[in-house]
Amino acid sequence: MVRVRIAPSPTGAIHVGLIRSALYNWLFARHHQGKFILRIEDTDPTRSTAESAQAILDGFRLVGIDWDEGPFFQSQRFDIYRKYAQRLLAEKKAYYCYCPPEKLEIERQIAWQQKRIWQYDRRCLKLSPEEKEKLDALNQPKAIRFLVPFKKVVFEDLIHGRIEKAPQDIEDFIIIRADGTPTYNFAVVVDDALMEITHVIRAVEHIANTPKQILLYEALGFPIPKFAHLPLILGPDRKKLSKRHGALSLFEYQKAGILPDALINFLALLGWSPGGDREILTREEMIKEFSLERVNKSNAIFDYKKLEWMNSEYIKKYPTEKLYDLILPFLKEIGVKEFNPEHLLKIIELVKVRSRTLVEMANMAKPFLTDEITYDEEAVKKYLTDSARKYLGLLCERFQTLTDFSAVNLESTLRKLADELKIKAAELVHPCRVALTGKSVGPPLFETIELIGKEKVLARLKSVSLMNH
RNA sequence: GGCCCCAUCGUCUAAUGGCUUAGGACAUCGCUCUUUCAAGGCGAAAAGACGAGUUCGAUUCUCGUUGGGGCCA
Repeated sequence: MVRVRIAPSPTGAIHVGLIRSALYNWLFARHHQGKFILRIEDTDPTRSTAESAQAILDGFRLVGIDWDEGPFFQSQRFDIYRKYAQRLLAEKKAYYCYCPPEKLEIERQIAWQQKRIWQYDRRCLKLSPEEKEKLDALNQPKAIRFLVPFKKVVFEDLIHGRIEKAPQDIEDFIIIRADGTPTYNFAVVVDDALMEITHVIRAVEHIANTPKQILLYEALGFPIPKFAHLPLILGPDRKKLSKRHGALSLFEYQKAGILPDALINFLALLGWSPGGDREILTREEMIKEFSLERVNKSNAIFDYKKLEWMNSEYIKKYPTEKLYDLILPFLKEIGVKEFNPEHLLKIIELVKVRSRTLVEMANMAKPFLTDEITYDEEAVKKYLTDSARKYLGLLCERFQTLTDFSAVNLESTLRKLADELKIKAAELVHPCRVALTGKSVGPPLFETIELIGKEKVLARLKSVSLMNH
């Protein structure tokens, strides 16, 4: 039985890297009919917040990643870590270290500057019982350090293949800090073992920690899971994706009008591919096709343009009724308060094919729903010339006489006027669009006019034709 | 500083020891449809970091260099 997990730290916004890791674990679990476990790694009380933990749960729900067990909180499991640390202490596989971390850090810095190798020299292991008693009497803070056995560590990474670590490259590392909190490497091993995780699928930055963890599994007598290390997601500057790159939290994508389905599809393909030319995949297809063997080794740059394209594909594919529900918050955001549901459905139908995001869609729908038009300066300059405004005045008069305000009728009326004025239809069409929507681009004009409605159309044409430069 | 990981078009990627003029997608550019367009259709340009070796043959296997990334309470 496959058991995998995602173990985020609740220390800030939900990074797309986290979503991607969660997604791959989830796909792997679903593919193998295994269990997907959620564990919150909140061992650092100064940086972890309950809000952030809640945001992670909400975020996973938003993108449709569901978990079978948990959430478990590491902060509630400190006793468990201490118990296992005590066991290692009792078995002489670990020892107390009284060295102040700041002091060791300085030593390390100096060694680096002098280009010397620095490793902890086990000075506290050599302490006599009397010396320890003395330090304890002084209430000297003490951490617990793992006594690293001198042996080569080898493991078979499911993505990277065989990885080896020479014994001299692993120093005795801390497992419990002086304040009693466990370090990442220790807590993760105890938890993964106790939760019977079979496959540890996580970002490649943990590959260097894995040999240490394997040593801990062995020291604790736990079975060793399989490991798979995922490539990183980088920003456009090839640096690890971070806050500097602008939008990166899940909720920012949500605000930008990116659909969760599109984000998931995009992220699935960032580091994995089903083979062949397929790009748009349903979750069922992803689950069916997913395998760690097909995950890439190399880091991938996050391409927002491609995400937008994929989003537009999903918008086109979505039924209009579904988009109706999705666009409401975005309309509210830009001040559209009331509308007729039937009317809005028609507008969405017209506008969805050219919307890359829900934000774009809402903005494109706005001129249909309110009288608040934001005129694009360049479009006005280019199309609303003196002569064009004169023509629009004439067009307004013609439209006024129409009883059947339908696209077909509007088109023939406009063309007829163009003929009479001996100008190209385009010379009316472009100015008309700008007058009605404020933009030079948009859906087909005559449908647009019809859906904006006679009253609004006449008012806008009139006001533009009377406008002074 | 030590150790580890990675390397195909600008970006995401596919296939492969010869079948390959290295395939697709995004972005870019051109043409086309259209009243316009960020939509549709057609098309163009665009890649295996570098240097050795193994081999009849290497983008594919090995080593090195370079570059990038990561870890070290």
